[in-house]
Amino acid sequence: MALRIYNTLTRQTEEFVPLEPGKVSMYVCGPTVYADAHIGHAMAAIIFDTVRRYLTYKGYTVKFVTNFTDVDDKIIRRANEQGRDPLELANHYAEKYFRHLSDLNVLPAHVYPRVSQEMSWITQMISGLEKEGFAYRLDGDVYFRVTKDEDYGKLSGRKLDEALSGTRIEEDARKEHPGDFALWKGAKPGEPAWDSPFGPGRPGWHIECSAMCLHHLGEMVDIHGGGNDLIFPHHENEIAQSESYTGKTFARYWMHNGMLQLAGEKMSKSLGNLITIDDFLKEHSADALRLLIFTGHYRKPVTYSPETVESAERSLARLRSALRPAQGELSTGEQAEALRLATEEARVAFTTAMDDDFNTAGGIAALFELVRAINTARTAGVAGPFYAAAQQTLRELAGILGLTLTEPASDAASEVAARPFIELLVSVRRDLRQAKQWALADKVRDSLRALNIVLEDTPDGTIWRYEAE
RNA sequence: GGCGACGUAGCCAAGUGGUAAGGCAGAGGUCUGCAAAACCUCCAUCGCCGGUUCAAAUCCGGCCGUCGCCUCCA
Repeated sequence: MALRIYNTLTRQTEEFVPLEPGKVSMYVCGPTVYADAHIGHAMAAIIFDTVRRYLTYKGYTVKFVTNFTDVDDKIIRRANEQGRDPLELANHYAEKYFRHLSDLNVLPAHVYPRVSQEMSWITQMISGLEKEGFAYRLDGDVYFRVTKDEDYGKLSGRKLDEALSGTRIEEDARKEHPGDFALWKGAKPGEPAWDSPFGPGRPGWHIECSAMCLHHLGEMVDIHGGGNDLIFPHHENEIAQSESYTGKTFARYWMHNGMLQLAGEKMSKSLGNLITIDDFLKEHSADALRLLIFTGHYRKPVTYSPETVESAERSLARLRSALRPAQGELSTGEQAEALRLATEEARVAFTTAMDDDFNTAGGIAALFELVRAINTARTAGVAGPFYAAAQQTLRELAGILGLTLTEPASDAASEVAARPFIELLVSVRRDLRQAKQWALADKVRDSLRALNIVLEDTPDGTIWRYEAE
């Protein structure tokens, strides 16, 4: 079954054919590191992580590159406000972001280039563009000449003359065309600067990704991704620079994720309506965020609210329910056969959905069908290889979505310390139940429930877990 | 003003021509000492109007509404 991907460039869903059979190069625009990352950043990271995981599942060897923007106006401003060195500040938040990625179960990229370490590639590219007439100097700056690029606007669907009217761009009369954008910004006092053939300064925003892509993945990449708020101007300008420089198609498939919506609005730094990754992970698991995101489609906005998060948490508990140990001893027979079939069907349904432009919602539906089949089989006493295989398939497919399906870690020191006492109470309650002291037994259970500890009596004894109300 | 997306049950959400996946919540039931969990059953005609078609949530037109980009942004 062939994978199909929606390509922003052509505005259609196309069969995925990589440049080189069996290999995929992927570049995803990373964050500007000047503040704590929020769950919108997490969403982008999670989505492209799963794109990468699914491509790997399909048998491709994926090279995945994502950058940090560590030279930028906002970083410089923030650093000046705090009396810090801009690169030190950027490094601080980049390191923090690495921890977030790990917490969110995002697989590490093969390369994490940073602007500050790619200067020679950037200046080399600007020089090349200037030589071919795609760039011009202006008072220490260098600008890209959009009128020289005949298909400028092809990604975002804008035309140069239309782009002029009604925009909020502050027109810089010095520029040849209002759409011209900075490739290099001449140094100003108090700003970090690097030497270049155009004088001291720093790169414009867009050139970095073009240069890093070129450096680490070559002149053409299979997939270039990012949030849909980057389509214009960032990705449009990347295309302009890269294709003017190399004369080749920059990226074959442009993928853009939708925005996380908080109270009906895009979550963003400038709106100030953000929930940081730290904040989220204090209350919820990474699995919950992933499930919340993948319940919808990656290109559409995702509704984030206390209700949708809670719904995701409960759905997760249901997925985990299928991973409980077998209870019987039936390894063959009608029930075991039914489970074997359901396992096969779940895999087919999952991959069919994912092949259709990463229809994760459909994939998750397949997971729930498998959960039901496993739980039914367990109740019927099925055990053995088919039971294990069904659970393993569930783990594997959920793993493509980056779901761990592990119980929320309760590694807080206080909770760890409480364990022996909880075990003791559970043990005492078992004795009470054997003595049919129901009132007392129920009092223990209810009291523990009030402390966020849930008890369940099963045929194999009582199990307990932490579960916030 | 320009470009674009979306509007499916109480909530989230898939489906893009043949009479509506899945999850959460809710109702009833099985199981249980009682619960919990699990399992079974029930719960929508798809924003509004008009058109095309044997047949539309799915195509076309209009309207209403929400959102994104056009400025830094995942």
